[in-house]
Amino acid sequence: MSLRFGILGLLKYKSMTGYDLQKTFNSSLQFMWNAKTSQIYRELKTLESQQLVSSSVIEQESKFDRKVYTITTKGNEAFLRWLQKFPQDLNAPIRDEFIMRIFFSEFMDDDEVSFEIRRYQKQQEDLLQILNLIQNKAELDAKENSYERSLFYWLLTIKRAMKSIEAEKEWAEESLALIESRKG
Amino acid sequence: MSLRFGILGLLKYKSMTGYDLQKTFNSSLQFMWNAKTSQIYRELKTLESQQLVSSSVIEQESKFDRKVYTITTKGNEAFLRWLQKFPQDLNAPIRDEFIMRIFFSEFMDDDEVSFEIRRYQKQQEDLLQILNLIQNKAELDAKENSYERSLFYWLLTIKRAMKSIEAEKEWAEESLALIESRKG
DNA sequence: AGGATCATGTAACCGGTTACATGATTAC
DNA sequence: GTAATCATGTAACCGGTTACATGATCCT
Repeated sequence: MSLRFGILGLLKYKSMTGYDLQKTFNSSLQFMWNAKTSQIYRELKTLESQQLVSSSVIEQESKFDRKVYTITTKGNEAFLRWLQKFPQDLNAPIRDEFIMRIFFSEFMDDDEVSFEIRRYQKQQEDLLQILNLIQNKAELDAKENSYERSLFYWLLTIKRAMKSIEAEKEWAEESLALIESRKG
Repeated sequence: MSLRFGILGLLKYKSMTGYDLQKTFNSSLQFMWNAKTSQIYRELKTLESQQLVSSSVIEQESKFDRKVYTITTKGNEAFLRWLQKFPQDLNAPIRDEFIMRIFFSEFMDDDEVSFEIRRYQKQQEDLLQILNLIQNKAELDAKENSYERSLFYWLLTIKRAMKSIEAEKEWAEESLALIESRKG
């Protein structure tokens, strides 16, 4: 139910093709929402049928056509109505396969568990690096296009992702130590 | 795809009814996986048709019947096969409506944003309290039923949830301060 | 020449959510 | 008496995933 509003929100900044939308999702909203290409195209079709977005085909010489989506007045209203009504329960539902596997790890060898936790730790470090790049890019982007006001909140969401990844890394480190010390 | 293995894993500890399974989910796996009652009953039916679990109706005098599910040998094998093959990518897909709304908060009044972040902070504190209760209960439970080995990993998963909630709380505190300081 | 990326989709499936339905038992 | 909890489900819908399909353009 929120994907549609993610799309509408991004289109408020700039009109885009489905392809661009997915790219933007992956470089800004990826730490809050995941979306597959197929889902975006389907959602755009629905949004257009409800007149929340409109599309126009842009012809380009030497390149093939692009179908650019623009948010409509009606779409803008729907977006703002959604934004101003936060749900009562603000906690995101969790579905984390990795931690469920850790929960059941008594049925595995400790060494294998350690191996997987180390792998997890590594992946978190990689994510941190990506987040750093995104943060730098966000700051540049905002200065160039004078998005100063939106930058503030964008940086808040990036900081949240970073903090949470730092916590995961710490947990991994401590858990590895605990597993090690339990051996003796 | 992981719900089925969550069910199988829990049934390894104890045979249960669908109702009990949901209760157990809510007091142990709730910070890793969410499941609705209807989904559990549907999944149990599927699991039974594949002979991964079996059911027997227990008649009770003065009470009505209970349909108790037990994991089969085949189910046990399937569970262990799943457990020993961790996916390459260990990151859980994120779908967090709250933080997406924060991302778009430039279109809201700062005071409203602060209000929602405070509400979020409060909800995180409530979760921490619940986690503390769960942790205490887990420790008691494990001692009574000699689950010592599974307790170790259970506590690891609880600690991870706590750490991540602490990080959220910190983020909320810092964000509120930033929003406040930006006013001047 | 060949691989990466741009670009736009469709179809089928599967898993999760919402709403509905029913009724017994227990604790206050 | 009545509200909460125990207990078991069904049906319809919706959103997300996987796999397929196609072809142009850009970079090396």
